[in-house]
Amino acid sequence: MGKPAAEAHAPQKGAGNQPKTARGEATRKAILTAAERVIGEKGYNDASIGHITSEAGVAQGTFYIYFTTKEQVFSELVLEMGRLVRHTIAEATQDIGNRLEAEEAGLRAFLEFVQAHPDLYRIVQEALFVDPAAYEEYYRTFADGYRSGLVAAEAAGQISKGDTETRAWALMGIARALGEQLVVFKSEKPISDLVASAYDLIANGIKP
Amino acid sequence: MGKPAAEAHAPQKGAGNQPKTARGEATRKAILTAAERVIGEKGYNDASIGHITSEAGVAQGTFYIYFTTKEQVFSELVLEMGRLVRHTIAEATQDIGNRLEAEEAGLRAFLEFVQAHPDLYRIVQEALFVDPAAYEEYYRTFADGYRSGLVAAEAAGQISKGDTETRAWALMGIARALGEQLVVFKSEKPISDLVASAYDLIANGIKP
DNA sequence: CTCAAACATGAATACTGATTCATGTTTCAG
DNA sequence: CTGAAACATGAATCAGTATTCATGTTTGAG
Repeated sequence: MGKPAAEAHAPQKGAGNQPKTARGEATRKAILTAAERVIGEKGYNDASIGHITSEAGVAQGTFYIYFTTKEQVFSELVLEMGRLVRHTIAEATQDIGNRLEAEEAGLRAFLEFVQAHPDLYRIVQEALFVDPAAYEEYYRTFADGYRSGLVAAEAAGQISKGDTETRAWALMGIARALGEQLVVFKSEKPISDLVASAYDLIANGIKP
Repeated sequence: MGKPAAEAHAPQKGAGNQPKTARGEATRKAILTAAERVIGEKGYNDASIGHITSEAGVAQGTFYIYFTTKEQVFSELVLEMGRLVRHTIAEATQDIGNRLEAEEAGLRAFLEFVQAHPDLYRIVQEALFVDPAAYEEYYRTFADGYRSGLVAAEAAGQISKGDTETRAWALMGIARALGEQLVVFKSEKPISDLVASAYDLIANGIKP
């Protein structure tokens, strides 16, 4: 689909015009960063192009040199966020052989990430309305990775047998809820406490 | 213009003008119902007053007889949703003495409700951006009820001891994630399967 | 019946904000 | 150096749409 035969040097994925000089590179990144801050804070609809460009320190028209649409920056941010989160968690759990421990470390890494990037968290949430496809991809990709981890752990006898797909979604739901605690409800509870309590629940359940 | 010393009989909570005849009552409800459908489907911003009123079969101006603002209908829907969900779950778990069983029944009731009202589900999600206060109240109220249930169960020895607050949020997170499965990701998996898997996780954890 | 209050209408208002464009300025390959 | 491609500008366009209002119509208490 898309891209007729026009573009000799096919540009990046869904990106607008890609910059071709160092200056352009810098400007594009400035706009993207500003968009993250502004959209994260005000939400998609109240974040005007004017707000974004003024935050980025460029003129309004400059926006359209690098992005074709307001929606497009948004999508790009969601994608970026997905890559970043997955990378962060993968990194944090890489060397852990035991799934339960990995679960704990992954949750901690996720919560720390969320606390460090509250804007990105809200952006992903809003994607459900602004760019449903990006939202779906975000969660599906995440869930797929999660599930395959559980399948392996199940085979290795590191966790009990169960419906890995539903488990994956449920565990993601826990992480998300605790992340929301932190960012949206501004809980004072330290991350380590949240992780400890959640880990106990995940590992042992609540049956007496 | 304006209302001089008019309002002798203070109107309802945050509501716009309350109807005073049967006809008005019906019209107001028609608009509210239409708003639920339209906003649920198109999202807050793409749902125009024109869309809503035409779906309700009334003129555009009629909207402002019963609501002062577009945002106000939205808030009302979120509040309504909250009451409805809590009521539904309370009803479903009323006669269950054992907390674990109640957990299972409550989750099932929630998922069935969500499946029956997919629009309302999306509306609550969007409230995070459109009406953060309503969003917070929705989840806080829910969480408070949840937590006090867990506290009682803990005291009665029906569940193991643990951090009830974090548990409450985590369990809500599970319910929410599975609800999203149903409504957003259109999972084919029957509710009873979801409930069974989630229950097993909640009760026993995943430790082998 | 009757008329004031309720209710309903839909065209007009008012404003916001995304996107475009004609016009400069900067960069860098040759 | 130099000129064409990149980059930047910000005022103007253009469309959508929330809200208001002047004008009817309906209802129900008395």
